[in-house]
Amino acid sequence: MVTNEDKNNLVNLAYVALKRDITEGVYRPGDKLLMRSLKERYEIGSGPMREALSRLVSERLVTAISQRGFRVASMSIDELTDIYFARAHLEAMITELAVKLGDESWEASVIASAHTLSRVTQVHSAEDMLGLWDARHKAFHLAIAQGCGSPKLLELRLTMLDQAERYRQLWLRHTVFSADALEAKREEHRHLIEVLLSRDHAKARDLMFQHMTGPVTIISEVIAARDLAGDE
Amino acid sequence: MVTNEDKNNLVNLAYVALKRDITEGVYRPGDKLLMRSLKERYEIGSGPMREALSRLVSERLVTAISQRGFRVASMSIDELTDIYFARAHLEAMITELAVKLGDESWEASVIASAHTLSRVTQVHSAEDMLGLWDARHKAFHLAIAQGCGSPKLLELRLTMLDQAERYRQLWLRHTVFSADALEAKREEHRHLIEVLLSRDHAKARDLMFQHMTGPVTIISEVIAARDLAGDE
DNA sequence: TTTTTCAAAAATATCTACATTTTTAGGTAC
DNA sequence: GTACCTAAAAATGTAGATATTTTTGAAAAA
Repeated sequence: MVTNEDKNNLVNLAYVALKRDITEGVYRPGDKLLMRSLKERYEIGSGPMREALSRLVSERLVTAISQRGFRVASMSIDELTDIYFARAHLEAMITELAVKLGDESWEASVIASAHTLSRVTQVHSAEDMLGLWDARHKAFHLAIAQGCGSPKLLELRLTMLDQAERYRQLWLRHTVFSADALEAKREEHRHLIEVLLSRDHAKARDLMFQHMTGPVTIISEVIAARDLAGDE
Repeated sequence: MVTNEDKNNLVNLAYVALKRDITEGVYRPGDKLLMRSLKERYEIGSGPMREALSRLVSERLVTAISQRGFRVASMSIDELTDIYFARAHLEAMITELAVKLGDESWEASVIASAHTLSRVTQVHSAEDMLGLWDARHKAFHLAIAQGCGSPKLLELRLTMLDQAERYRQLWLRHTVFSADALEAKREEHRHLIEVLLSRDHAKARDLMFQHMTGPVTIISEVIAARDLAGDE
């Protein structure tokens, strides 16, 4: 049987669609999410719609105030800084564990995903290229993290990745569409792999921390320029 | 105005009540959560009830399978080990940051909450004593963690604490009701504070890691003895 | 006899339509 | 401008309709 284990219900469809709409900016930070228009857009009743919203609340992408409905969570430089601080420390810790505990097959999968990432070229349209690079970049970092061997740590890592997603999108365009920035990332990745394979866990930890905090400056500038930081 | 900001709706009441029922063992690991009986017990319709369940799913206390309803999440030695492994590493990392970044008021609040904890005595009933010690013990560790200064890291910490809660309950009775175990914990806490105040972050980190992994052995034994680990 | 198959019935989960409650907006008097 | 009342809009909740899964029991096969 190849059918999906579960998740074939309207709630999940609405959840996925709304999540994408929020991270892609169809709904912007601070926007009111009116039940009437959500019902129409996602073709679903209020009950299931509330359930989908409720999930996004627990992922911090939506905020809820009792009797006053739902809003897209605001964005701010403060939150950006905190998310990336937490994420960098977490990822650095996981990397240290991976270097200490990862076996040969871990090394192999890191190298394989790095190779796959390096082969993303301009053959596709710009937008496709962006999506492909993003997916493979995520896969590369996941491969590294999986060396830690702890499902719960990987889960925590994913919740932080989700929360960073809207900020990451701002950085992504800035990086992928700049030949210089892209080459700089390539070099960082090469260096990272070298240190990982050398099994120097302290150095790997520090390097990953740096790698993760790098984007903060760029993202701050974009937020300031576009005035995405909501004034509530 | 001192009224609650929000959360005065049926969904939240059912959520809180069911969460307590699960962590207190009214519903046991693996139990089917029948919509009909939940509706009756919490006096609520299926829509809101689903929403409450959905929140518990995102906290990993309940599992959902599409079209087949909800169950209390199972417990296992494997999960225990992983949760405590992840939690210990996270808490150790946060402690290291707290020692590096915490200011004088942080030191003061750590000492204050340690004092409050040390004054829990047998004047109350055994069950009250358990609850009081648990609350103050949690407050003590929270005071330490808050020194890290990152709301997101504290949030991650809380999600792990929630996931550990059912396992912690097993350890709690074992510890609070044993004079020896309680005295050992007191000694660990004294030592911990000493190291925190000495600002030796590496030592503080290691000590916190140890402090967090200690309970695993005891809890494993209790699970094995009571056969709480579901055979799925 | 025991096991397997299968269809109907029962139980359960999911969703919609509508009723109720609360908040927001608009207008009027002070 | 502020306070207050009323009408409209919106959120929340219930009851019941629909769809899916599980159980039951009888017939067929081993």
